[in-house]
Amino acid sequence: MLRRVPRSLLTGDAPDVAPLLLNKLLVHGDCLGRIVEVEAYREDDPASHTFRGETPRNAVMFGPAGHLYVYFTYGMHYCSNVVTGPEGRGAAVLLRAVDPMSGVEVMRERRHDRPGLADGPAKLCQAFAIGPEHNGADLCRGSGIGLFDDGTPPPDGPLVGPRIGISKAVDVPWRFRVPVV
DNA sequence: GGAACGATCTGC
DNA sequence: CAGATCGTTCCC
Repeated sequence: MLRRVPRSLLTGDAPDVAPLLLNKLLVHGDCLGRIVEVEAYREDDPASHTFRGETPRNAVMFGPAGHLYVYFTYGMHYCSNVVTGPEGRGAAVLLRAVDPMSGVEVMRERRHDRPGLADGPAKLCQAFAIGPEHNGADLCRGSGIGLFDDGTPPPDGPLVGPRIGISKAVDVPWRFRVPVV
């Protein structure tokens, strides 16, 4: 039984919301997977795209919670975030890794049989076919991309550590991961 | 107008 | 461990 993740779960502070997204399900078409690693980014956070204020690129992060913020980086990759917090705040949770559950065959094709289907922020976008056309998509409503709950609670003791691939606020421990069983 | 720099991934 | 590759942002 799948229930949609309610927007109310996402309106809190990004570092608080991030661990709650662990074990939730990301669904796009026939592709479904469990979120196992995330990172929180906040407006007052030097590592966040919103640190220097609102721009056309990061506008979605300042919008209402529960929408998808998709950005392009390194000239070739897309990464996706769940917008959190009250409207106007500029915060989000980066989806870093997903455990594929359905649609594995399509994901393999989209990944061109390379190792690691969705164990990286850009890899999961490729596997789930998430692109710029999904920037701003509502994850709590509609028939496109969505966040769902299958009753599996977030882990009691998530792994917590510093975020990866950033050059500012390197020591802030806002990366959360589902412990390996 | 120009330059620097990525919330990454891959292949060597 | 360095290269790929280009949009965004910032500085002159």
